[in-house]
Amino acid sequence: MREKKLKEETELFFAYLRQNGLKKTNQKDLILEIFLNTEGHLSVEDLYALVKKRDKKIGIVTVFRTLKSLTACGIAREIALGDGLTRFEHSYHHPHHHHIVCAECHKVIEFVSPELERVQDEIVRNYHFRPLRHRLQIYGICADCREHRPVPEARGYDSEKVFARDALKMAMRMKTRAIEFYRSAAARNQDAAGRAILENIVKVQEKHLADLRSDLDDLMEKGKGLEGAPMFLHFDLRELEDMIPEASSLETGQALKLGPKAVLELAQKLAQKASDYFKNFADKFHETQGRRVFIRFAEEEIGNYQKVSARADEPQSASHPN
Amino acid sequence: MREKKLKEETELFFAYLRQNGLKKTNQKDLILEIFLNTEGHLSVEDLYALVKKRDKKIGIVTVFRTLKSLTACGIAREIALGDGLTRFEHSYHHPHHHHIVCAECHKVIEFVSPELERVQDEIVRNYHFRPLRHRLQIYGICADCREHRPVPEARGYDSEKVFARDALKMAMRMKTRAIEFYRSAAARNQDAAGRAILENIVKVQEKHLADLRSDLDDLMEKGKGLEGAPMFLHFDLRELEDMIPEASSLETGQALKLGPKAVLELAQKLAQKASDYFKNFADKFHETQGRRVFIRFAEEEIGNYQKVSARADEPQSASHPN
DNA sequence: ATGAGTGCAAATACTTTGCATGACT
DNA sequence: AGTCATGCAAAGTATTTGCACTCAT
Repeated sequence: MREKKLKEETELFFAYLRQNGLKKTNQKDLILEIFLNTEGHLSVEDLYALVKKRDKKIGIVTVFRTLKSLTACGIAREIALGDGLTRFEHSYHHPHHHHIVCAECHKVIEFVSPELERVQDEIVRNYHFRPLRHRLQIYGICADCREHRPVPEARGYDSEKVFARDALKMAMRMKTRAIEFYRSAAARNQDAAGRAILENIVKVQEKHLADLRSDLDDLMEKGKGLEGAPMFLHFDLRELEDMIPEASSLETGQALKLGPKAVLELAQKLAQKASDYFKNFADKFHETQGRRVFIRFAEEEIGNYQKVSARADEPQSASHPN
Repeated sequence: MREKKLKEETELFFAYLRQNGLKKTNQKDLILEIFLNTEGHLSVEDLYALVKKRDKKIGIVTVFRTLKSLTACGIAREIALGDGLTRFEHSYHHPHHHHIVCAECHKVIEFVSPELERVQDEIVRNYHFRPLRHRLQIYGICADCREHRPVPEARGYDSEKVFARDALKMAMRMKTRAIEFYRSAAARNQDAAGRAILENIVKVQEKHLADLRSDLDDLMEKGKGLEGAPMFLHFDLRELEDMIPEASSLETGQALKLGPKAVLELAQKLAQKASDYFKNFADKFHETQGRRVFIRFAEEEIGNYQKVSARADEPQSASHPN
């Protein structure tokens, strides 16, 4: 897994060198290797120190020059955390994000917030700018420092995996809410045929939720230490809640009576909404594991609806199949 | 006006010097004066060039040192716009804000967005950080550059005044929406006494709107060139719209019948909501003209309600007073 | 008169450039 | 063989510090 990724990035670098008539050297190889195997936010000096351990006679200028190439081909990304040093972080398959820096212990939290991006986009458009890029740094005091707890040793997480973890968690939360909605709607529905479809939807959704959970378990299994990683994808629960209504909102004073057609329409609308939402989410990110989670989820939502809809078209008797 | 502000800032600087056992010199005076009279985002070199015009033998070190003092006492604020230079902008009575920078012509738009701040606050809290400060820089291409229009000469606006202008505009927009709401509610209301109160509310609100407009006119009169200044306070219309409902939402299928008591309750709720919203807004800013607009508006909302409410308590016949 | 302020030059910190030598294709 | 890369030293940029002299309190 890790090896595969390293290889991909190495390939990318060599391709970049080839395309620009640049030469492959041991120094570049070593600098790339050490950069890729070190998570976190390295200054040139930091990386130089690490590189020097393996090759005493390498010069810091070469580190500067190599980092410039790595930035140009998208493997590294320059960041400024406010201490006057240019720092570098992994860029390849690592989504754009922002930083919260503890002013005391200099711990750095990385996060991405689609809501924040949305608000920014609106503002930029309002001023008739075409947005190119943006940077947000937030400085604060972390809970550990505030409570005078010992500062935990800095850990670099694989943000690719953390992002995938959070994407799965987000999908699961949406699924859980949808299940609650359909279950409650089924219980309230006075129309027997409509109720049967709602119950079928609940089953399909539960299967989907179980699949998501098993994906998450696999991921956590493979990526040891992932449990400790802070949330990377900051998702706004209110957006989810807005998307899937309370089942009680279906009732308009009278008893709920949703026939098969109404139920299918409702289910299609919700599936489409969720699918669009996740597709839109995916568009915000470049090729990453988290993005793939979103795309798959969007497709599965539509697939789930089709399953339910196909089943509803079967003869009425088919309420206990197989 | 301008002189008064300059004097205030000068006083503040001298007080700072006194309190720190530092000495007043011609060089410091000159640097302060030129800084205060120059809007925009000055680098040390920029300011040095301006200062040198007036005093050939001043040294750049003195500019560095004086800017440090000005920053310490809150007259100047360091900013980084991504070009590697430390730039300085006015800080005294100038609210915290963010920057949108055109990557082509380097035009800078300053803006503040309460919604953005809210989202950020939520995120920071979510990671258990106590927020200290944050910086957001957005890079993009401005409309002028995109359409290959000549770049208008850079203009420095007095952001204190621009902020006040936008605060007034925001208040007026809210007021306009409220008037629409009450007018429409009056037209729909079948209850005569309730309608009379609604009509009175409309009158009071129209008076308030006229006052706001006259404040805005005064401001624009005094601050020539303010028309051209881009919006500084970026307010989200949806928040306003959420706050004041559509009058049609009052109807629940049947004809609208709101008695005096119901109308007063409604008016009080809305006035309180608007007042709280603006108070909360004001809390986000340090002592500025814009902040005072918010506070005054918040108080006037409550005052308006009291006027309406007192009037409603008069004998019923009092529908054509004086 | 005391002590901070000033302006010069020198130092510092980070980064880039020039150049002779060495390494890749 | 030719060209790019490397590592050294040197230069560059933004800012700070040391110091002798000046000026404000």
